Amino acid sequence: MDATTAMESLTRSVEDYLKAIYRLSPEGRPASTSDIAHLLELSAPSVSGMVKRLSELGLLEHIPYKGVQLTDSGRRAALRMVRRHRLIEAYLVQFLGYPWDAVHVEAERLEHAVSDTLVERMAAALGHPAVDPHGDPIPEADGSIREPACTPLSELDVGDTVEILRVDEREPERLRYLASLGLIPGAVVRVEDRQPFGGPVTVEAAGARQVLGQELAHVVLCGAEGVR
Amino acid sequence: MDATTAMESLTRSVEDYLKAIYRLSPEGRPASTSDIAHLLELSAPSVSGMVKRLSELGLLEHIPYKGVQLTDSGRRAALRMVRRHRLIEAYLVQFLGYPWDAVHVEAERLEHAVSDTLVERMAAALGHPAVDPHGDPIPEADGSIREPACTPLSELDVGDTVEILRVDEREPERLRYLASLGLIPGAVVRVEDRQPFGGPVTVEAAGARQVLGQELAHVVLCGAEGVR
DNA sequence: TCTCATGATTAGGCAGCCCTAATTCGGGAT
DNA sequence: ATCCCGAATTAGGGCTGCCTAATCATGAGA
Repeated sequence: MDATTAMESLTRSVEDYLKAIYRLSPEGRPASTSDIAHLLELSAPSVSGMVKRLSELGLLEHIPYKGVQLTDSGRRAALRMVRRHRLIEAYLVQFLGYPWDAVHVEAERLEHAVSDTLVERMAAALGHPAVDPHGDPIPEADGSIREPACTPLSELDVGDTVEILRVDEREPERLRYLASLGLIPGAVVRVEDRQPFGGPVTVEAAGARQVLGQELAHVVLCGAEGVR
Repeated sequence: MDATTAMESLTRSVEDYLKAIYRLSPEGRPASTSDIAHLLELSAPSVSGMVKRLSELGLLEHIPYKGVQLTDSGRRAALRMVRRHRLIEAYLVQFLGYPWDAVHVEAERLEHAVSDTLVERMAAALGHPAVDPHGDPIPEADGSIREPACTPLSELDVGDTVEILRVDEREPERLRYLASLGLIPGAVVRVEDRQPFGGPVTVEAAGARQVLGQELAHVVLCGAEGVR
């Protein structure tokens, strides 16, 4: 079974599994059945079954009771979906006036329906952007991706002045809240205070002081190097 | 079972059936099982089965061995898909540089994936167009549609000068050929000659004489009234 | 080394949608 | 009035992809 040939005809479901597994194995570490099930909101047996099918398709490597890893063709297919997703998000914001909190849901459906041609036309219209509206890097068409080093706001030191590079969050409510505080990619913030034991972080952003709980501070990813 | 409530959650397959049945019953005349099967490239038993389900869902009326008709909610759902399809086609041509022969296939997949919001944003970006790139009228969001009277090029008389309103064709090859002859919506043509018994039609279009077989002449739909 | 909780897998089912083969219906021709 | 052909339907299967319930492997701790 040649997975590369089958690439064109992957099921919506299969594409979602591959994307999920990609997301769950940052450094190629294996993903567990239950993590996949949780991320996709499916039962563990469903995942077990699909994992078996996908490994027979050559899209992933499965060591029973251990975990799952994407093969090369699996990762290629996953990255293709990630590229689509992020380009669609960027396009919706840039050309159709979508707010950044609404694009994820829309892209989640569209990514399975667009053709390669359409994706590339959108990329061209956007001027081949490097990142999506949340600052997530967009994989190239050849499957390469550069993940810039970044640090969660929650781990910076008082006095640090940094640029926000990414916001790793998909819930619209939270995204709107963060935007209302000026905490969006490209913004420069200074850490004014940070309480210990998971306490809140106080930052200065857009000329105002903002206090941010641990949970939100954790998804705001900042440039590793200080600004200025 | 309330079909209106279910509207949001229709299957891709169901949406295709409804669109096909809508296409096959111009004046509300019933569509036959085999016509539907032929249009969707499915077997007759598959259609029989789906027809049963759809009539149980209240989307259509089925008289066994007679035919099938859309109910109000069925037609509403079908027109919603038609609106999506045609707006997507228009958008792809206008904003993403698609040629008119390539949009059908793309729209066929996208129409199932876009949200109402996205459709309306595309409509707004286009300035709420009345027709798609092939001249087909775009139903309003409320489900109303105005089909302008038109006559196939194959049925006009020698000497008639008319505007091309629609081109009822989806095969890319044929669409490209017609465009290369200048036979696109908006073009004005004069019938120079017409041979009997399904013979070719000669027209003057874009300052050149073109001879057109019956098959193609049949899909080029012209304004009922002559021009000038 | 043995036990046992946790997580993974197998067993068994169901719904959506498609198929081929077999049967039944309807209406025109005899 | 009957026959018969083509169209439609029913019968019976397959595949995907999901579920719950039951079973089983693994590794941490006694």
